Amino acid sequence: MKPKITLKKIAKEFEVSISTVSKALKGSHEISVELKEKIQAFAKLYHYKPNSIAVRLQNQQTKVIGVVVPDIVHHFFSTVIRGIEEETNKRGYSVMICLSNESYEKEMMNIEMFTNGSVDGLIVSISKETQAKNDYSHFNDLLEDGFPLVMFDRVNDNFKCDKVIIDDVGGAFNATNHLLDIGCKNIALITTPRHVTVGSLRREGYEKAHLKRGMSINENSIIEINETEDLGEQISKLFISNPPDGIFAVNELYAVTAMNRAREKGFRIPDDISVIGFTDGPISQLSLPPLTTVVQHGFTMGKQVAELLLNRIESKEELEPQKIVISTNLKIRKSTKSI
Amino acid sequence: MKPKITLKKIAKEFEVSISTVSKALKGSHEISVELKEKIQAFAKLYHYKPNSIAVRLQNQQTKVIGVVVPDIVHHFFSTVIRGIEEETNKRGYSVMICLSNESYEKEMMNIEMFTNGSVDGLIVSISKETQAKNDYSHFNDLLEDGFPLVMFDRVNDNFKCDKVIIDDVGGAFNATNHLLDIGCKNIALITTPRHVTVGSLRREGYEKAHLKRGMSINENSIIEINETEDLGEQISKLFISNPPDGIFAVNELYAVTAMNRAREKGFRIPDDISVIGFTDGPISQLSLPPLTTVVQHGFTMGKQVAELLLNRIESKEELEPQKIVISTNLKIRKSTKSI
DNA sequence: CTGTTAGCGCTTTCAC
DNA sequence: GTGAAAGCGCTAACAG
Repeated sequence: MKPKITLKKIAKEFEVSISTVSKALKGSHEISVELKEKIQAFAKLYHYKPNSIAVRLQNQQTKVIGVVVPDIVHHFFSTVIRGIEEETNKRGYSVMICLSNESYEKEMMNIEMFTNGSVDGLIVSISKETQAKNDYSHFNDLLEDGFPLVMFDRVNDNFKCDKVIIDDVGGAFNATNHLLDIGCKNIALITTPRHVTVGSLRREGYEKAHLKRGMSINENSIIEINETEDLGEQISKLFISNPPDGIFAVNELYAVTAMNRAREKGFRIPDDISVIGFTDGPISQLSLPPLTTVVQHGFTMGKQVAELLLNRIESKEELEPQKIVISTNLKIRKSTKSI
Repeated sequence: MKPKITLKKIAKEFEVSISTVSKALKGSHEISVELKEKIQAFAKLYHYKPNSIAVRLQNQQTKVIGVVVPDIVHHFFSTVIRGIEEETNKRGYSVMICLSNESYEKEMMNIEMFTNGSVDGLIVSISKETQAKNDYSHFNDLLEDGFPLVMFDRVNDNFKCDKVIIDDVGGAFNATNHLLDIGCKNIALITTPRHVTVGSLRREGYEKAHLKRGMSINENSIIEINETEDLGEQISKLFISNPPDGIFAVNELYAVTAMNRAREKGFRIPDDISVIGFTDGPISQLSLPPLTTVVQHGFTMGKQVAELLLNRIESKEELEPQKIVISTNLKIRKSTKSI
């Protein structure tokens, strides 16, 4: 690669000082038109661009924000990131993304790396391993230093930092309620282990909807998916005895797998079993039948997250931490009976 | 946010020089044990971290690589990015991602931004708009300066830079060939407009497979999808007169939509029509029936891309541009008849 | 053992 | 009109 062209080199070329070149390139009126034109032409010819690292060192800000997410091959997260990108770009920032791969170790390293001055602020969604370990010590320094931080979706309530979450309880409540409305008597819940916060929140909504109608929860209708084992087989157990007439699954994958397994067992969707998922991804629309689902508005969420962070970064005073809840809505497709 | 702690401040605190502090924190044996311990304890207490911007300015490298992709809400691209992340992290680099959103303008701005010293090298997959305009002038400066650049998937053959591509022709050939093998006589192709390189390459493979058997191509069996119009309706036209007994679609979405539409028209999959898609995403496995598809190995691709780039960055000499072709394989599921 | 100095590329203030 | 100098935070060669 060719050595980069710098102000210094241009200055030497024209036998003027560095500051003259700097001013000339900025079009300053202090410099003679003639010299300005010559310098600008030369700079263009050699593709001069001010070294952003030097500029950043100068004004002590990077105009970059860091994002640490568990995964990117996941429709919800990539949608949120799109929202973050859009908003940050609009306000003159760039985005640096690191993946934790659901690993505590990688999450810690990513955060460590980001907070050495690489970025002006940080957006994090916590990894599953971190949630399982319940160890958040790697955030302590950030919090003590008042480093601009926004958490989204998978958050920890004990932190005083900005948070943006989906109304998981409400979404699950609405979904379950809808199943109840269309006449389901035995609604199964397919969810994650309890330590995954979104899973337990959605379970809460599911329970609430039952409670509100004075219905009790049948623990046998709830399956917690163990991700290390085969998904289909775990779900199949639902249909062995006392099969449900409604299923609420905490994500698309579980929902569609449940539909497919149910159909294998001879159940018709939605005639015998109505199914609702969470997260409106590509699978929902293309599944057979198209899946009724709780829409999460990831893009909106991303924009909100970015807005919160940038406001904090650019604010003079210390801001009080905020918590924003993004509400969901139920997108009714063909996997649920109509009333 | 609290002001960042610097060597200078620590130096003042202990009334020693900056370099003493620097050495102490590095554990240099030049410094007395006593002083080292005091300084290190102090630094830890105040969360001192060397400012990476200053370090980067110093050694003239950022240890960051930039990635410009059209989209991230797309299983293939996010898989590739995962591969890139994995490989670069392993070698001590971080990744900065920008989205072009399939826009020429944004692509140009992203590249412009990245080449101001923010990153040591660049990975790009070209946007659709750029391909349509066929204007690649925003890469000229990079190429002239010998800036480390690797293109993947959507590449331009006229550039002399490293490239990693999928064997689109071969994959499409195999897919079409398989349909022919199982007895299909009239194979429809659902593809993109010609300017999308991967689309036209896959068409080439489709044609090749026919030619090899001395079969001619029926232009009526080929539909080019116009993305601004309704997908389902465009595909439905296939089934009006002379319906196909095989379909090869250049992506998952087209394939699954075709299956769904075909079924609506009363065709059975795979008994009446066998269908093959391209890209092995989440949809393929969950569709009904599960889709036979050309597997792209995005993760492997990402690793290769990163490897190529890092080798170039770290190499002393000028390397000759390489072109790596990642071969595909056919994953046979239930959407195609068995022989 | 500790300090001085120069320099990375750039901006900005102040002299000339 | 042009240039000199300081400084952003850090490293490293060299001096004491």
